[in-house]
Formats: sequence, C-alpha cells, structure tokens
Amino acid sequence: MAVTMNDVARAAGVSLKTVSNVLNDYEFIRPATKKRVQDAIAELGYEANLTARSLRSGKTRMLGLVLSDLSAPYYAELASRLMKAASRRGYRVLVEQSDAVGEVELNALQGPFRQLTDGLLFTPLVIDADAIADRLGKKPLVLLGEHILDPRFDLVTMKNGEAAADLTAHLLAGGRRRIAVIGAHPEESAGSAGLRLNGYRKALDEAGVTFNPELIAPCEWRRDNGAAAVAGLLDGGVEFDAVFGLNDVLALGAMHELLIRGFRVPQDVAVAGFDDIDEARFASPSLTTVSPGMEEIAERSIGLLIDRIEGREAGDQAAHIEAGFQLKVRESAP
Amino acid sequence: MAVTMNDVARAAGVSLKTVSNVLNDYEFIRPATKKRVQDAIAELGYEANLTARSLRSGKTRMLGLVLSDLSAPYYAELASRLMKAASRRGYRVLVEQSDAVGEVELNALQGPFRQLTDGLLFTPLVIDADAIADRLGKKPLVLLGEHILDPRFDLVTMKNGEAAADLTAHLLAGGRRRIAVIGAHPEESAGSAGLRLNGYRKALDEAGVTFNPELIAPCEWRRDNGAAAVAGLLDGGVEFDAVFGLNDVLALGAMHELLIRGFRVPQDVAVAGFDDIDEARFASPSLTTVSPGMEEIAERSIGLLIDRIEGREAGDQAAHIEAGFQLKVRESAP
DNA sequence: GCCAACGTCTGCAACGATGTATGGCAGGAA
DNA sequence: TTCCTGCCATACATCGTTGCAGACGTTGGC
Repeated sequence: MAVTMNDVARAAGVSLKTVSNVLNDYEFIRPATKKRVQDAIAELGYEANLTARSLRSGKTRMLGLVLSDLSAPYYAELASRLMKAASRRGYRVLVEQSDAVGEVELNALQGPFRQLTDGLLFTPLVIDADAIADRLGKKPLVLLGEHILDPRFDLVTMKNGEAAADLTAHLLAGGRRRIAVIGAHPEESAGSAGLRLNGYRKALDEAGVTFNPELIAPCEWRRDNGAAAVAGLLDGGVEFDAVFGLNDVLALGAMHELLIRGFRVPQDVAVAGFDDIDEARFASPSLTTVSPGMEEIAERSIGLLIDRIEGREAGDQAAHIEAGFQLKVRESAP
Repeated sequence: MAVTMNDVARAAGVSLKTVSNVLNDYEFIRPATKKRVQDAIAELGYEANLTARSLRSGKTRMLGLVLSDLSAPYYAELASRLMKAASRRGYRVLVEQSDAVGEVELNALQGPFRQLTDGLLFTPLVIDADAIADRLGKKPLVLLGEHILDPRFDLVTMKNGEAAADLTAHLLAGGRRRIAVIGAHPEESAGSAGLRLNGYRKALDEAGVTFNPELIAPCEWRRDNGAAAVAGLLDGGVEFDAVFGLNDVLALGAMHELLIRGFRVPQDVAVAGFDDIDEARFASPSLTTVSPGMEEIAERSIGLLIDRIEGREAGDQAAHIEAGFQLKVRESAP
C-alpha cells in the first residue's frame, strides 16, 4: 500500500489538510511547519495520488490531441513538439487517432476521452462546425488545421493560401506553366486542400496563367496516393512541367513515381511540397516546400489551450492564430 | 454537474450498487432490473466517471509508452500501431518522450507517469538493467528494443543479428566488399547497434571478408548524422562500395550525401537500411532494408503487457519474444 | 482592555465509483 | 413447519485527495 497524505501528516505532526496546503502552495503556512511537512514527505517518499487528486479537483492535467494518424510524418513531428510544449507547462498529452472516421471524431468530443483531459487540441477532418458545437462541453477546445473556420471556436492554423501562392509563384518564376496539383478536387475551396488550392489559383491569376482543372488530381494525403496520382496523370496523357503536392508526402510519392519513369527532377518536372517535414531536406533531390511554422503552432496552441483551461483572459472571443511560414527552396524546384 | 450513478439509481428505482453491478456485468441480475437500469442510463445519458473508477479500482486502463522521440519515423509508426492494438483491447496509450535522457527514463519508471498507467512499454536507451530492477514497482513492465537483455524482464524484440547478417550477406552476394556501417562503434556488441553490427561481422566472417574497423562510423541515429557520417568517411579518404545504415533514416541521410557528391546509387555505392519505414519504399532510389515485423511486435507486446496486467498466465518467468523479419530488396541495393 | 483583523492550522464533507458483507425471498428437502 | 440453498438486491465503508467553513492564538488600533 502506498504512502498517503495521512501518513505524512502523522509523521509531521500536523493535520491532513496542512499537508495538502503545503503541496498546493497555500500562502499562509509557517516556514517551520512547511519544512516539517516537506521533510516528512521526503523521508517517507510520499507521492501524491493523481487519480484521487483528479477526482476531487476535477482536473487531470492532461490535454487531448485528436489527429488522423500518428504515423504521418507531419502529425508525428507536430505531436512530438506539442508534447514537449505541454510538458514544459506541467501537462501531458493523450493522443487519439481518428483515422479520419467521423464517429471517432465525435466520440473524442464527448466520450471518455474528453473526460480524461482538461482540454482538447482537435484536428477535425470529417465532422463540421455544427456537429462540434452540438457536443461542445464546458471544457476548452482549440482547433488545429483549417478544415473548420468558425467564429465560435479557437483556431490555430497556418497561412495556407498565402504560402501556397508564394510557392506557386516561385514555380511560375522558374518558367513552369503547367503545374499539376496533387491532393485536391478542382472545385475544392475549404479545408487545407481548398485553401492551398486557392493560393495556387491566385498565383496563376496574377501571372496570367489560366487555371486548368485537368491538372488537379484529388486523393487522400498519403505517400502512395501521391505516386498513384502522378501515374494517373501521365497515363491519362496529361502533360505538366511541375507538380505541387499539397503536402510533403504527396510530393515525395509523386517525385518517386516521376523518377521511376525516367523523368528528371527538376529539369523535366519540378516538384514542390508543403510542410517541411524532416525528410524533405534529405530527399534526393531535396524537396522545395513550405515550412509552416510548426514550432510556433505547437507553442501557441498549447499556450492558448492552457490559458483557457486555467481561466486566464486570452481575449473573450474565440482566438484565431495564424503562424508565419517560410519558403524553403531546394533542389527539386530551384 | 454530470449525471452520476446515484441519479441513474434513483431514476431506475434501484440502489447505487445495482447500477454498478449492471455496468460490471455482474451475473445475478434479473433481466427486468437490468433493463430498467440500462433504460435509465440511456435516458439520462449517463457516462461512468473514469477518474472515480480508477481511484476505487486502482486501474486506469492506460498503458505507458516510453521512447526517445516520437518524431523519429520508426517510433511514430510503432506508436501508431501500438495505440491501435491497445485500443482494440480497450486500453489507451500515454506516450512519454525521454529524449534519451537518463533522468527522464528513471522518472518514467516510478514517478507520476507510472501511477497514471497500469503497465509500461519501455524502450530503455540510457539506463541499465539494475537501475530498472531497483525501481521496478509491482506493475507490469515490458521492454521494447534490445538495449537490455535480462532474464528478469519481459522483452519483445526483433532478430537484429540474424537480419543484419542476411542483409550484409545480400550486399556481399552483390559483390560488395567494403561495406561501411553507420551508427555503431567498432567494438560495440550490445544494444540494437551492437547486435546489428555483430550480424554484419558474422556475415563478413562467413564470406571470408576481413572486418575493417575504419569502415564503422559511430553516431546517433538521426538523418543528419547519417549524412555527416558519410561525409566524414569520404573526407577522411575511406573507400567503400556499400553503406549499411543501422536504421533507415541513417541510410537515407547517407544516401542523400552520396547523391549530392555525385556518386551513383547503387552503381557506385549500394545503400541499405533497417526498419522499413514507409518512406523507404518511396525514396529515390527506393531503399533496400529489413522489415522487422513491426505489426507483430506491436501486437505481441501489447498482448503480453495486457496479459500481465490482467493476471493471465503468460508463462511464469519473463517472456522473451522475437518477431520475424523480412529482407526488402529494392533499388538502392538490388 | 476590548474587539477586529490577521495569520495559521484543522475537521468535516464531499468527489463518484467499487468490494464486502449481508438481507430478503422463493422453492425444495427434511 | 423448519431449514437450507440459490438468486437478486442493498447498505456501508472505502479509495486519497481538496473545498469550505471555522477555530485558535496573536497582534494592533482605539
């Protein structure tokens, strides 16, 4: 049986509540008393029972993180940073993989997962704003990503449109005119895919290049789909001189397929991505991409969520934070 | 205020304990009573309070996973699978990143992290078996990886030596004679690095090739180190016709450096890795590597740990499980 | 010299569930 | 009738902590 506060209290010759007060940094305790208690704690090797504390206080000091799949490099890197940022502030992160399944997303909002955490970092991929609003409890929620732009919710995101436009402009400046886009429907205009596609179209417009829907290949954002999409375009006889993968793994999958088929990158086809995962720098050729300020996203979303949890004023209405970005020009599209 | 068991009991006209019994599948409950309770639960939207349940029962239904860094692709993919395997059995996984810092590893074994979980999956990188034994509580612990081979602990691992030997033999069969190894000290013989290096040496011996310590470059297992190690060898005038990165990111970093410097892979230098991360298949050229049976590792380690937690006989002494492996021959070393 | 204010500490009652022990009731055996 | 057994439900204590209200002794103002 573990050492309890009662044992400590007995050893220090004070009441149970005084031990609790010492542990919770209650203001009015005589230094001598405090020391006696601390000594007793050290001597007995007492450790607070977090479960009991949670039951009584209603706080778990855990944050929930809902994302589709931790094995996707972007999410893995993001999760790693979020966990470190949370850890610095005395919180842990509990991860839930939704696999982009609506039911799982809904359950994360109200089920046991919610109960275990003081607040949620949520990357909705399937459900919409109203569904979220319906099951929104009292606990804070911060949305990540950009599937949902709704004034009711805090949101931390990146400058998708602007970054995609800059990247596209860079490709155009390199003389590319037929830039294929992998990972969006031609008419898409919301969500990460839509916003990035909008940026692409905006850059085309500004350069006086006509948008060509035949160059836009929709698919889920996975490496193998990037390869398959390029294969589809080529087999369909679509010609292009650049590929913009809406995220890095799509771009890398696409690049792989191009190289296999004997295209030279970037001479024949330039390739660019989005996310700047660690792998992008070391791909061959290294991948031109957008670094979306992941560290800033991690730091600010954790900060915002914890501010909400601890009741600090962080603005009364929903915050909408956009991290800065950087174009990373590398070999695949110099 | 949330709905409690008491509310349900009142609504159903039974005692608190009867509700608890229904929830815990107690055998002797009249179907009619059971139904009344279940209806009341549904009507009130009752959800069990997990914190209270944990306090009373001493179980959290969470498993701890300690690894160095979730952003490393191998760990990210492993964590993702472990979480899914745990989820299927009604458990969650709480991840702790040690950054290969000894103090963090020690704290994971006995601190609050341990308290929050019913059992631990632990990848020790720094601390040794005795340090673990010293702070081993009553809760089950399963070691992952192979830094520690000790009859006191359950261990789930892979066939490092055998797989490395097969891979090396494959390189030798392709006519390579000067195979550089990235990620180990020449004298290392324990841990993942040591075991894989042993396999390498064994294959050399069997082929009658002399081991050359100058070909062995030690470094931490990160992508940039793989590149730096190859650069170091080349700048130091060491000649080689193949590189064996002791994991995939090292191999990919190395390959990147080789390609930058104008070597052709595999014509001038063959490259091989270990882990078969998703990226390996889509690298250019695609990476020859060892698939270490990650799915089996995830499934069996979760199974073993939960068996221990739930007190099922899984053999009285420590289990020692080795997953099977597969050689994946791809373009980088055909 | 009295009362209010202050600083310091304490006791009790929760938080919401589960384990143990036990209480009824029905039906069959003695 | 009486006792026992099997089924079903209950009461009470308990897990280890924190919130609330208040007790106690000291100090300072008037």
